Amino acid sequence: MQSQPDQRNASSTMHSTPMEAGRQRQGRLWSNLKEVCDLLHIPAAVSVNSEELLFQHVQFKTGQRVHTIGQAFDTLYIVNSGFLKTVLIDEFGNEQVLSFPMKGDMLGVDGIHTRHYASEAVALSDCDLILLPFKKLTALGRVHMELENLMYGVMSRELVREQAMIGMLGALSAEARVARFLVSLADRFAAMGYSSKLFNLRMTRHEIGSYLGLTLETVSRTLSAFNEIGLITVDQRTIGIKDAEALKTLRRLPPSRSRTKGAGAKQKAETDAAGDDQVLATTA
Amino acid sequence: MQSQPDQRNASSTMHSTPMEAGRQRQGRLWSNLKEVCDLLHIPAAVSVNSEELLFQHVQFKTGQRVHTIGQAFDTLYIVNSGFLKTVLIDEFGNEQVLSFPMKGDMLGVDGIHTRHYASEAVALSDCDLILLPFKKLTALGRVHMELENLMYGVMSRELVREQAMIGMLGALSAEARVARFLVSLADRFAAMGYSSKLFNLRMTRHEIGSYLGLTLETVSRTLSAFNEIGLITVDQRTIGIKDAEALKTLRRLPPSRSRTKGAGAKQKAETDAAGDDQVLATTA
DNA sequence: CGCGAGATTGACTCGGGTCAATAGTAGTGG
DNA sequence: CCACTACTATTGACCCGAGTCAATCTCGCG
Repeated sequence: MQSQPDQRNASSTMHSTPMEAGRQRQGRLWSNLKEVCDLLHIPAAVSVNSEELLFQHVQFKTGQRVHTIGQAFDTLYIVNSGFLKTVLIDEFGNEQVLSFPMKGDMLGVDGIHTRHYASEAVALSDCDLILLPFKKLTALGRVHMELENLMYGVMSRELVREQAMIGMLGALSAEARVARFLVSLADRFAAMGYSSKLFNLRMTRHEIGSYLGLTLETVSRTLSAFNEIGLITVDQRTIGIKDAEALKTLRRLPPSRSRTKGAGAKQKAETDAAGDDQVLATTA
Repeated sequence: MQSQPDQRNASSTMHSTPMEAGRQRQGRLWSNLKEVCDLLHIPAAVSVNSEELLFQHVQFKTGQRVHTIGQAFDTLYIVNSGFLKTVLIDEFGNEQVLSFPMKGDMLGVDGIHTRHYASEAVALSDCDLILLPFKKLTALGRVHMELENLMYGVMSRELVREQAMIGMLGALSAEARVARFLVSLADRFAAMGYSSKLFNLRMTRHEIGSYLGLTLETVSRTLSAFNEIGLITVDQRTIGIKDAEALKTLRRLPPSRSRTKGAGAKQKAETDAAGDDQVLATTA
C-alpha cells in the first residue's frame, strides 16, 4: 500500500544500518560529528577526527514525549528516523501543532533561551533521535568553528521556516494552506529519498488542521475537493500527488489584505476575475 | 559598505547626524559590548574590556529600508531607538508584516542561514541602529563565550516569539488577537520605560492587520468596540489602556479545534456558554 | 466481532472579509 | 493662512468561507 517508509516498525528494520559498531537491533547507538552534519544537510567540511566525539542515540516509541513544556532544557535532538509533532498547549489545554519534524530536523532549540523547553515534542511513529547535549555542543563549538556555524545555520533556518508559516497563516485561504502543506510534505519526502508522488500522512486530520489553523472538517473537505478535481488521490492517510504544479500555485482569496501602494491593484482585479470560477491558476 | 543608511536619498538630510565624530543629539556613534548586552537585556557578566571592541551606529529615517529580501547578508542590527517593521513580500507583491522591532530587538537573524536576508526591514520612525558585522561577531564569540551564548539566546528567544505568533494566528479570534497585540505593545513600552497605559501606535491599521492576519477594517472595528466597552480609549494612533487584565484574558471562539483527549470538553462548553453574550472574561 | 478513534459529509450559522462612502490629518505650495 | 492632495481611519451594508453540530462510515485492534 503505502509506497514508502512505513513508520511503525521502521526502526526495527533499519534499511541501511544492520549493526556494526555497537550492536543492537535498531539503528546504532552512536553517531560521529560527520554523520550529524550529513543529517542536517550541512556541507560541513569537517576536519574533525570523527570517531573522537560521538553522540548517543535514543529511541522513542509512538506516542512518547521527547520533552514537555517547561521541562528543564539541556539537550537538543536530531531526528535520525521517524516522525514527530511539536505542540504548544494553551491555557485551556488545547494543542496547537507547530511542526512535524522528520529525518534531519532539529528539536529543542526553543529551550535555549529560558533553559526550559517552550514546546512539547511527541513521536508520531517509532523514532530514533540523536542526542546533542547543549553544553557539550557549545564547548565543542569553540574548538570546531564549523560546528558553531552549523548551529547558527540551523537556528536561522528554523526561524525562516516559522516566518513562512506566519505568512501562510496570515494570508492564505484554507485550500491554499492544505495545498502547500501537501507540496511541502512531498518535497520533504523527496529530500529523504522517498517518493514525492505517493506517501502516507503520519498525522491525523485534526493535527493537520491544528498545524494549518483550520478545523479537521475543513481539512477533510479540502482533501476531498482536491481529489474530486484530480489534483490528488486520497485514501485515508495515503496521499497521491497528481498535479504538484497546480497545488503549488493554487490560491484563493488572492490579494485581499495589504499590498503597499496602488501598484498591483490592476493585477489583483485580473487575478480575481480569472480565479473566480477556476479553483487553481497557473503561474502568473 | 552595506551599512550606509541610505537606500534612497538619505544623503540629503540625516536628521540627527549633523556631522561630528564625537556625539550628536541622540545616541552616540559607537557602543561597546556591555552596552549591547544591556540593550538586549542579557545579564552578560562581561569580563570584556569594553572600550576595546566597539560597534558602529547608523541612523535611518522614516520609510527607509534597513535591508531588503534577497540582499546579501553580512550584518545583524540591534535597535537602539526608533520603531520598525519587518515584512515578507509574497508573489503578488503583498506585504506580510512579521514583527515590529523596537529598542533592544535584533534584526537580520533570518539572513544567517542562506546568507541572504529573508525579510525586509523598514523604519517606521527615525531610528538609530547598532551594526553587528556577523563575521566579527562569530570571531569574537570564540574568544568571549558569553557572546556566543548571547547569540544563541537571542535567536532562541526570537524563535519562541514566532512560535507564540503561530499559535495566536492559528487559534485566536480577531478580538483576541487585537487585544493581545495591545497588551504586548504595552508590555514592551513598559520594558522600555515608557507608559504602558498611554502610547502611540507607530503603525497603520493596515500594518496591524497584516501582522495579525486581519483586514484593516476589522482592526479598526475591533478597536472601536474595545473603546465602546471601555477597555481602551482610541484616538487615531493614540491608545489608552483602561483594563489591561480584561484585554489579556479576552477570547472568543475559545476551544474550537484540538484538545487532545476528552479532558476539558466540559470546560469548553462552559466557556462557550459564559462567553456567549459576554465579550470578555476574567482570569480562569 | 464489536469497540473506539479517525475520517467523511451534510446542513446551518456567523465571524470577518469585501465593497463603498465619509471624514479626519498631514504635508505642500500658492 | 488656507486650499489641495494623498493618506489614514471609521462605519455601514452585504455576503461568503470556514467553523459548528451532528450523523454515518471505515478501519485497525483487542
